[in-house]
Amino acid sequence: MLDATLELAAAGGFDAVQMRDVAAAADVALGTVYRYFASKERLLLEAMAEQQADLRKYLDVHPPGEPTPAARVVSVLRGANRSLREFPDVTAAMVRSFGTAQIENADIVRRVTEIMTGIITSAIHAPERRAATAGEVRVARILMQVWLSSLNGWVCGVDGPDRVDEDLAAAADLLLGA
Amino acid sequence: MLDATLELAAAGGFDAVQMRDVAAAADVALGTVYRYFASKERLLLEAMAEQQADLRKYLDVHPPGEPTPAARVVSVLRGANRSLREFPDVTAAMVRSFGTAQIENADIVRRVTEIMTGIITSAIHAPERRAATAGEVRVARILMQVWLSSLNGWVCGVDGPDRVDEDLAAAADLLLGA
DNA sequence: TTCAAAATCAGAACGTGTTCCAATTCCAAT
DNA sequence: ATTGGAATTGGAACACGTTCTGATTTTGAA
Repeated sequence: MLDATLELAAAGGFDAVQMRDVAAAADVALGTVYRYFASKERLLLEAMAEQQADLRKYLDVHPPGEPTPAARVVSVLRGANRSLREFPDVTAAMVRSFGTAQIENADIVRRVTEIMTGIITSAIHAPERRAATAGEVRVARILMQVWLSSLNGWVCGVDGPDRVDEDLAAAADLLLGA
Repeated sequence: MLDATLELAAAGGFDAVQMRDVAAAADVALGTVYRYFASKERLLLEAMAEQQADLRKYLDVHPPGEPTPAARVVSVLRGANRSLREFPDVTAAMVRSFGTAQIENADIVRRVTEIMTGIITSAIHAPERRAATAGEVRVARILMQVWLSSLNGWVCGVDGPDRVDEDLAAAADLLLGA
């Protein structure tokens, strides 16, 4: 079902992910989709969580090699954004779900933010594999929030996709030293 | 119609703002609502823009008196958050609309972000009334993004309302010096 | 005052997310 | 092999955002 969701989202974004179509593409009944995903929102958020978890796994194997924390963070997030840009409609659908999330999805929203924050803290102190300090977590949280807001600006059409990279580079410079 | 929107939102949040009810409360036909607001999203975003514009006007008359930029920013945003907390459902409805915005609403989304950024830049260099420097605008943009993300976390139920203040205080400290 | 254009109205109608249900199929334990 | 409960199915039905229409009212210029 998650695969079907991604295919539909890649084709036409949030609106193209219609529950009846997801069911048809996954070869199950509509009720079965709702058995596993309480709502369309949840479906997309689960897909987003999976995507972020995949990114984290990849980065565990291929950590950034830059010498400074700021450069590593910028490198990791630029790479992530490059992937997101390849499927703008998928990104838009996910970011939109994220932005509309209700209380009943607080758990996945939290999971996604934790994964994103984890990705950033790892980039900050890679290649050392140690627990993050409180200060690092604070900085990582801010960067994650900038990331999400900036993605929102992109998918809304307020800014171009480059602006996401620029925002993050500026924030990383200010927060982690140039 | 915007008043009716706010009343309904105050009563039950985003879901309670039903277009038929807005029309009824404003004593107009449904088609008339759609004549002035192309969508429910737009309706709520216009209300949000109005609210932020009011805040800006208020702050022009009552600028923060704290001695440092960080303290002024924290003071202004704490005040804003205090208002938002008084009507959590209204805030949730607005933040949610903001998070789902589509391309056709890019103009209002931009307007809202510009107002919010303006509020923050003013707080940074108040009481001097001068143009903001590029660096100040960069910092203000980051703070605005943190603000929006943090509000999103609150209305989603991921964090408590205090977390918004904490996030902003931490970011202001890091970006504007403690 | 007249009259054409714009605005408003009441309400039907459509699409899609979501819910619900009776019937059927699947599966693990006996 | 039997059986009882869980999972799945197909499809109807509902809610609400949105669109559309034809009738009516309001407006503003001649």
